[in-house]
Amino acid sequence: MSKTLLYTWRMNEQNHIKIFTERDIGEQLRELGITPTQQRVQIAEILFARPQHLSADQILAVVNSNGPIASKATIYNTLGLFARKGLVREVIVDPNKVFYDSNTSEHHHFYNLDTGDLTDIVAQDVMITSLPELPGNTQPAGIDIIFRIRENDSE
Amino acid sequence: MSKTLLYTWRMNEQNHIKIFTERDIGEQLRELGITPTQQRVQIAEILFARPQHLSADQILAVVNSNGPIASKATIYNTLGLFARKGLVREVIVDPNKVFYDSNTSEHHHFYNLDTGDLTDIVAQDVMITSLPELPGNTQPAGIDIIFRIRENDSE
DNA sequence: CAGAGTTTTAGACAAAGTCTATTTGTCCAC
DNA sequence: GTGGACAAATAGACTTTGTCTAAAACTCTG
Repeated sequence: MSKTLLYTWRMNEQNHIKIFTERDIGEQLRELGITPTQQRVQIAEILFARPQHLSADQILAVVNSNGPIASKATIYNTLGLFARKGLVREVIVDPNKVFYDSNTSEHHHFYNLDTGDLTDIVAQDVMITSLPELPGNTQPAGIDIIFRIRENDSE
Repeated sequence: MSKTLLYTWRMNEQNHIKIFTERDIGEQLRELGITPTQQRVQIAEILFARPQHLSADQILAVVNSNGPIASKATIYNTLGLFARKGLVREVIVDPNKVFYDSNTSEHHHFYNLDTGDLTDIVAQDVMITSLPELPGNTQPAGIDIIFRIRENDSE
């Protein structure tokens, strides 16, 4: 089974983004077993334009900015589907909304508590050298590392 | 009003809990600049009975299990206050509710996606040997490391 | 191009959390 | 103790994020 993504990015040491692969969205969706409807392609186009963190709300607004294309239910259905298929990663940092990260390569996040900004940290910048033992009868499903930060008080 | 105690814990290398300090709740709250009202003391008693992760909802249910003592608004106000004062730690792992962790010593979490269970990992079991540079004009406010796990499929 | 299965839709619904105006409680001076 | 100023609690309306439902619209295959 093909596991290639619509776009795959990589960040270099300067934290710059490199486009790694680029292919037809509809074709790619189909390879993942996702019927490429108009709504799904549009949502994918928005998400995969660049590596970014968007909430369902923001995607809904963008996708319908030039006339109604997708309903709220479709946005949620599609994001859930993309997440299950590994196209996007759900980032849970804000107590009242989920962000969908179009960068699925291994990385972590800064979350600015004052501004709400979510920014990437390349995985290489965080070295975990010791891992805890998993509770009995469980398997790993992912690690989230969130560095919560605040604006400096000016002095 | 009963003289109940506020506990502080520490975990050793075997992941065992040690009671660290034990003092009158009202007195302790007052030292933190928190007026010890009946509601706040009751909520503190529930939270600090042992190290645990409770949602606002659960606390509301427990606190009012023997007659109405605190309203929903008070629960949220109090938990927010306790969090700002450093008495509890907000744990954001579940997209639709915040957990309040009565263990504020440095540690991380397993989050079982299948059962919703949240369990502690002693800080010593996770060694971070490389830290990213903070974005300009920000200061650290905490690190959350969440190991998402799943139940093994029986085979 | 017909029929079956999928997807989308509007809008009702649910749950977590916030807000507001009013009442109640706390604390300090006397 | 009592009065009064301020702090905290309350019920319930409200907001926001997300889910559900039943009907309509699509997509695909033969």
